[in-house]
Amino acid sequence: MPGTSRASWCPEEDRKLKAYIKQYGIRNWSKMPQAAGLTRSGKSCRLRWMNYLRPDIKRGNFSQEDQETILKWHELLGNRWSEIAAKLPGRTDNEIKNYWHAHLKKLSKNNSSSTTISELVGTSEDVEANKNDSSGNQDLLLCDSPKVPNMDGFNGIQTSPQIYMSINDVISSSSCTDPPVEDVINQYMIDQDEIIFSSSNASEINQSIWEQPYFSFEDIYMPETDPVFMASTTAHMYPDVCYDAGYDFWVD
DNA sequence: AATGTCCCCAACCGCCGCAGC
DNA sequence: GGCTGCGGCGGTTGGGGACAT
Repeated sequence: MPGTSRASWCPEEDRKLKAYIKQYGIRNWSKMPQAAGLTRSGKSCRLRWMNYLRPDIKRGNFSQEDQETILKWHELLGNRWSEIAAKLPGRTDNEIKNYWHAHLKKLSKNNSSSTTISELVGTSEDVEANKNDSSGNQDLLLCDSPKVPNMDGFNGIQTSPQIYMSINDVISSSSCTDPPVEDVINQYMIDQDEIIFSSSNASEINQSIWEQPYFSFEDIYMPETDPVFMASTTAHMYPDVCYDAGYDFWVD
């Protein structure tokens, strides 16, 4: 039944959603599916965008630092995943929630002792050793992410074949000129249709970006007027990303 | 090779807060 | 103040891959 399918999103649906958001921006999730030619609910479209298609999503495994951050903030905040996600740039609340239930919940239970979080999480060498543990105890595989096996030291950022382009190429036509951004970001790494960051210290870059003051999306990107939305409502865009009219890589 | 079980993750559901009328 | 619609959040679950038998 349209709008209620639990089936996974197919590449064509992703393409339609990305193309629509690229062209018109985000204004009204409930009307977007029809306008974009999708048979999903508005909530489903929003979730797909927020948790998967957003260009600043950091995919891949969690570093030891990430795990310690999650454990620390969960101890302070409880199951307020969105607030915990705010402490981990590029991570979604859904991803953190899943990771918590899959990997960290048991650690948290054990954390009632005087053992430090670092000791519970273990060193990277411990994790590697655990990967090779023939006992098959997957509870020990804290950093394992079999779907992204080649991390090449990028601390959780995918490193499959990429096209490199200068950050200036991406934001040159925008008014996103806050100096710290350009000072810190060396270049984007574009992996097919998603954009990720590259640097000798990727986490530092992401942190820097997310610490930038919010700026109006309309300052840097002027989506076309979608006939479905005749009313000139204020574009409600994701504020942390420098959008650019030349984001052709959003679309296959 | 076939089958069963476990586990992870993407997706959905229900609730709540907020804004507009 | 009440109603309605929307977006956001946390809890839950179905699908499918990995692994064991």
